[in-house]
This record gives sequence, structure tokens and C-alpha cells, in this order.
Amino acid sequence: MAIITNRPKGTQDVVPAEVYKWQTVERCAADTAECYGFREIRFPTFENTSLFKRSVGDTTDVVQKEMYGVTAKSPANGKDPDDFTLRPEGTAGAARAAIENGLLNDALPQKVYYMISCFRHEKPQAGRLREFHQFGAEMYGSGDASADAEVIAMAKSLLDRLGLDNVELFINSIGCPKCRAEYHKALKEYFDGRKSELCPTCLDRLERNPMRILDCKSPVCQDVAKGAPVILDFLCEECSAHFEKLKSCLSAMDIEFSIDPKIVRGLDYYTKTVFEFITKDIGAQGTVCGGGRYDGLIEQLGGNPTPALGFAMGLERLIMTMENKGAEFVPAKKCDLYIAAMGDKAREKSVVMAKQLRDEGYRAEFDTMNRGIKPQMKYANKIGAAFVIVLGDNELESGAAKLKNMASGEQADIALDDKFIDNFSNIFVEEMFGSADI
RNA sequence: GUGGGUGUAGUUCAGUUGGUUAGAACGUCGGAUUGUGGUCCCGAAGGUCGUGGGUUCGACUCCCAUCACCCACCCCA
Repeated sequence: MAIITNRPKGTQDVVPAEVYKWQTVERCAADTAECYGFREIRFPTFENTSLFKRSVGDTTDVVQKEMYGVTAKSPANGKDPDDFTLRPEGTAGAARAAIENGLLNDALPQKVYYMISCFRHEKPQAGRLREFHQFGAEMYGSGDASADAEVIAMAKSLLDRLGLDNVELFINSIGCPKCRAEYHKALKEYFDGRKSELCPTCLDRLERNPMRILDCKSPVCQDVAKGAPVILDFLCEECSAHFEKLKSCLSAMDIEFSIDPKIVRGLDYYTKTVFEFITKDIGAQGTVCGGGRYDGLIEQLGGNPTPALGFAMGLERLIMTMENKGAEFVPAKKCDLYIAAMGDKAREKSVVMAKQLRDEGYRAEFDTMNRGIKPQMKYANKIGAAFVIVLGDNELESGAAKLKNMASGEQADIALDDKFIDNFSNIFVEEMFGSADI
């Protein structure tokens, strides 16, 4: 407890005993993305603040009250200090990088994915941290609904591979700027008529973004919202056709979904399709994946007009859902051979042997604690060593030692000559995999 | 920003209407005839009971403040 300072609020340490969970999710995500033709992209942890203001939206909560600014202690040459902020999400940075590096001038569609940490200054709670991690995927160039279907299918596929069948898909369309304007007008008219019933925050929303009222958790507002016009009735012909095509694509792929006209999304760049994968198993913050189409963003950021869409998954939420479900993680690899040694000469030899084994790709360990043989055995057991070899004066003299299989307890003779590693390999493969060929 | 809950060993927790050297389990380290792990047995280390005040002869226990963490609202992954 006498620690100099503890971790910042809303951040998390992942100890070695727990990383395997992260690794299984990260590897599975990368594999799935690449299977669908997405390639990894990397971009900075911080960007110019204006990037987020223009993409995520100046009026959103994320931009208004949740961003972490980054300032250098001393601005260079008396110039104005740079205005950077830690990324609160990945879509903006990925889009900026795609434009800046000319990806969008290459063969379309461009499909990218990323594994990043994001930062939002919120009050932490279950499934919500200030530094959190996202697996995201973005697809640039296609305005067709089959692209929406592909992106959703990829997300679904990852969830399936992780063993998460307790996650439900909800989709909606919030239309293009044209039909949304119509809808906003209708919404505003409706709520204006019932202003007196709305909660204070919703009165505010009425001016800024009336669609958010639909999302309000206050029972009174929900009641008022029940009679509100539905976006789907206001979609223009193109948006409506797009949504229909998406639905039939999903059905054709046997991907189950529900339509939820209340899904609005809190980021300004979305158009047409929006979707969420939600679980009820990890508390109030059950959105494990959220995404949608953002056909106007690339142009808004200075690129050529390019339709685009994507999604992000919260890695800690995924892991929590998996833990809760009892889904399987790929266990961490254990030590292959532990070299127990006694006496100076044997200890010296153990250092060399470990190096040679490691050069051949084996996970070898030896004692650096100067402990007796018994504690060494205990340690070998503790770290899950598959085999242990005991080295002492006797062995060095005779040039042979006992190789112990820790699972069975059986020991076999093994020569300590220059064929040692080959011999060990044979025994290792034989006993671990049951056959001599890998 | 607004509510609610919880703070006792590394971890998970006991601790009776306030009573003297604060306990267990797991973990760590060690021992059980000095060269062999896992089970069992024995032992050791490890806590200013979140922090600061107050009440009291006496506080882990009661009161106040403060901090931290957790959960929920809001928002989102």
C-alpha cells in the first residue's frame, strides 16, 4: 500500500496472468478482419483537436465534455501551442490517415482495421473506462448496402468466433441529410407541442438534436416519445431502398437482427445505416459493438467525396461478456523445459543449455534464485513446465541425466552430448503431441 | 455533473451489544533425514483496520469530514 501513486482513475492494469484473454480477443479480431479482406492501419494516439470537432461533432457530449487535451509544456519558438487531443474514438483518425496517405486514390474499396486505446473523460462504471480499447474496422469507397452487410457480417463473425451467442444485433437507418431534415422538422413539431412534459435535458436536445429525445431513459419522455414520428417513415427513396437491401442481405446470410428505430448514435457523422450489438450480461453498458455508415465524413475532412462505413468494438466489454458467458480463451503458453541445477558447474551449464534451447524456439527456464533442488521443482511445477531435467555433479560426470515428464512423473535417460536438443525435441514432440511429426 | 454502495494481510473475506498481543483461507517463503514438483502435515514472513479529526477509561466497531474504489443516471465501445 505504500505506493508512490496509484493508477489514474478509470484506467486499468492487465497483469501477466490475465493477458491471455486480451491476446485471444486481439488475435481472433485480427484473423477475422483479415479473413474479410481488411488490413491493419496504425495512426497516432493524438490528433489535432479540430479533427474530432469536425468529425465526431462539435455539439456531441464526446467533444463537449469528454476529451482529453494534450499540451506540450513549452511551445516551440514562441509559436502558439499546438492544440491536440487524445483520440476519443478511431473513425476520425483512420479516415484522416486514409485521406492523407492517398489510400482513397488506390483501388476501392479500401478496408482497414485497427486495435487502439481511446480516451474519454467520463465517470467510470462497469464497462466504461477513461482509457478503453477498441477494435475497429472501416470500409471506404462503397455506397452499396452489400458493403453494410459485409461489415456487419464481419462483426457478427468475430462475435461468433469468440463464442458470444448472447449478443443481439439491432439496426436502424437515420437517413441521409435530406430525409433527415424532413424528419427533424416533423419531430420538432411533435415535441414542440408537448414541451411541457419533457425533462430539462430533453428540452435542450429538442434544439440541438431532437432524435436524442427518443433515447431518453426518463419514463415520462419515453412515454411522450412513443407517439413520435418514426424515422423509417421519412426515408427518401434511395435511403429506403438501401435499408431494404441491407435487410435482405442480412437475412440471406442468416444473420438475425431486430429493427430499433430508437438507435440514433451519439456521433454526428453517421448517415443511413446504424447498428449496435448489445448484450444484457455485463451491466448497464451493454453495447459491445456500434457502428454505421458515414457517407459525408471523408468529404467533410477534405477528401474526395467517398462513401464509407465502419464499426468499433469495446475490447474490455467483449472480454467481460466472454467471462460472464464462460467463453473459452486461448491459454498462455507454458514452459517447455525447466533446468534444475545444483553446484556451480551445473548452474553454469544450465545457463548455456537454456540459451541453446531458446535459440531452437523452446521455452526453457533455469534457476536464478540460487534455490535448492526442491524449491526448484516446486517452481517448475508452478510455472507449468512440461519437462524438468536435473543437473548435478553426477550428471556432468556421467554425461547423462534424467528428463522428467511433469504430467506423468515418469523419467527417461537423456545424454548430455551435442545431440541433446535433438533428443529432447523427439521426446517433447512424442509426449506432447503423441507423434514424431509436428 | 447527480445519486447509491464499499473501504481490515499480496488476494477473497471474518471480526459477535465498543474491551486488552486483529483472525481465516488462498498466495508467497521455508521445513518434513541434507538430489525431485503437484496431495497431506508443520512453520514463517506479511496489516499504523483508506486518511484526518471527534465521542469514550478504552474505537476495526459509534459520529463528522476527506480520499479512493465500485454501481447507476447521462453518454457511448
